[in-house]
Amino acid sequence: MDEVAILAKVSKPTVSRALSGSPLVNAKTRERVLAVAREHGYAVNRNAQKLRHKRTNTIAVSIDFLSHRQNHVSDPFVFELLAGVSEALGNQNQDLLLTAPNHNDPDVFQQMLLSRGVDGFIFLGQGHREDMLDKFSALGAPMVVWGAKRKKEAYCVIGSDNVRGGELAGQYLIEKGRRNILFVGDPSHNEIYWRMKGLKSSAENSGSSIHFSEMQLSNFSYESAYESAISYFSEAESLPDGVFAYSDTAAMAIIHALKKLGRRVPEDVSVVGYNDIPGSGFFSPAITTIRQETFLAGELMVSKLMKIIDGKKTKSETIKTELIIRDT
Amino acid sequence: MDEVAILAKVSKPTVSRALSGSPLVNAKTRERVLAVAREHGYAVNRNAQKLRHKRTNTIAVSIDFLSHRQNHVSDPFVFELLAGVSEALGNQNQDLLLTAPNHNDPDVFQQMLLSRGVDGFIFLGQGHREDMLDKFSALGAPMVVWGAKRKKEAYCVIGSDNVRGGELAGQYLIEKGRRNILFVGDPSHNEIYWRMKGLKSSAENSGSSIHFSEMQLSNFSYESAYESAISYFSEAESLPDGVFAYSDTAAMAIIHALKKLGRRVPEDVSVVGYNDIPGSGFFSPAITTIRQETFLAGELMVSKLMKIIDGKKTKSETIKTELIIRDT
DNA sequence: CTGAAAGCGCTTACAG
DNA sequence: CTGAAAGCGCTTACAG
Repeated sequence: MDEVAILAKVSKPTVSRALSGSPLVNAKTRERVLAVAREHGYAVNRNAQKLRHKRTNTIAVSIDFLSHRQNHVSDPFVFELLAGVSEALGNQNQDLLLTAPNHNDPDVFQQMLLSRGVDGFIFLGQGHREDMLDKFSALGAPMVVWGAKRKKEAYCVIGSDNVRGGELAGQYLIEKGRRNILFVGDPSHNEIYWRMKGLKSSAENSGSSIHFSEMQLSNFSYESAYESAISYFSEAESLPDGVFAYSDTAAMAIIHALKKLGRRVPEDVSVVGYNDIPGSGFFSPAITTIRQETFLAGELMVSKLMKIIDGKKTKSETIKTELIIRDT
Repeated sequence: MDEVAILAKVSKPTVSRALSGSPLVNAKTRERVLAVAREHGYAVNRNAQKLRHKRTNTIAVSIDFLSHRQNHVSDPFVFELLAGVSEALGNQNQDLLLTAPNHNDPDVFQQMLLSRGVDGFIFLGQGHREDMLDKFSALGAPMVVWGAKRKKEAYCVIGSDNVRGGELAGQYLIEKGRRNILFVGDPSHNEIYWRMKGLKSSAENSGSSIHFSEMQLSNFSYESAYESAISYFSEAESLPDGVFAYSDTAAMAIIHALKKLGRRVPEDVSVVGYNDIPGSGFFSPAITTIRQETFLAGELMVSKLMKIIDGKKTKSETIKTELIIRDT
């Protein structure tokens, strides 16, 4: 910057002002400074800037890798979410710091904040990190979480309208005449719990008598869902005629397992998934599912976080959810 | 830091040394300093540190979103790669800065380097960015690229052994008695070009007379592959009895399209994919594919990049490739 | 082993 | 509209 100042025959503060677009600088002076800077390939040192400013314009994004097997993220949904967040942060001129998969205790995150590495946090997926997130938010960290609302609203949560999603799935299955309905997923995940709740409530409101059962899943991978399904169905007294799976990936695994056991989808069993991941529509049979606006989600999370960092109040919000009817 | 120095009754430099684990500090002094620091929740300001140091310990990672439709990354493979890189960088205490999907010209990247925002770059996927990457590497930026080697080795490339992968696929198809072989993919992508080359060379070396054809694909999504396949097969004179698809996602789409047209897989047509993404094994039919060690890839890319940043020489390297035989 | 001094590259009152 | 001065929070020779 010194060099630019000398070449443009102005002082350092003027260069700084010209570069930052301050109105406190003569138009001609500005032009001269910018020309010199461009010519000499000068770029403001971001670290010096961050040191002086209170803000770093960097947001840490943490993905819930732990709910996936061996850090292999099988479900493309979280990736879509990440792409949305990445784009939204880019538009806001914020840097995205992706935290390492093995970082998962509040101290590590607090360290990032204290060392002024980042301004705030976006957590993609509550998973089984709820305690950690509670603790961390208690420290006053600016944060937004993708997931489901908690009883007491400790932090800002953006998520799918899981209850409504569950209801839509339930209504669809019941309309198809299904009366022996299986829910597939791990209800100890908050989001998944509410999807199941929605499913149940649609059954209760239907006026029909619905037999309801539940298949627990230990993680988010295709493999795990398939294995669990095979062993669950082998031991079950009767096979379901309707299935609502917490994700499209799981729905694919279930359909595969059902086929293996000689059940036809959708003739014998109707299946509804969740997320409408790319590929759901081209699976065979094409999967009926619940869609949510992922890119909108990214934008919403980022704008909420910006408000929180600026000290403004915001509320948790839910993303609209929609039934996509296909073959299953 | 001043506060810690006063409380620990030492000078600032001593605090700095104690915190950074310098041997130039008495064990007792160090302990006292660390205790005070811990007690007061003190964390070194990373930005000040970066300003003083030449290194930022931050690596920018750029994903080739442009080859995917509407920024929707359908192929989970690149996500696996990202997870691997993320873990490897975490182990090396490097921060991962994920660049926004719309950043795709050399100037933006150079700006990141000049402004001392990052030490180096990892590009996940060459895609159609080869010109950009050439230009950027010509500027002397430390970088590693996931992809395929170029004619002249401008930058360090880590990638699957695509030729070998293609050969393995070809040998498998030929052993299955297939003689009318279709390659699916966009050979203007370097990686995919070499897979096709490998396929062809296995055909030439087989001694049998193989009819070879090619189906172009415009992007990496499942949807696009399916649509292209339907229209390609409708216009083709004869349907192939063997298919090698550049990815498992594409293989799934092709299988679906073949089924739609009344062809049975694997009875009528054998299909080989690439990447062994989670789910390939549970697709129905389970997909025969080429596997590469993704997590090893992340580690390798990171270690190479570190060497380059440290001014050491490195060479491009190829990741071992293996045929996974399943149902197709 | 420890500390006083200088400086990394910016920006922000302050004064004009 | 512009510049001289101070300082953000560190670390690194330098001297002892």
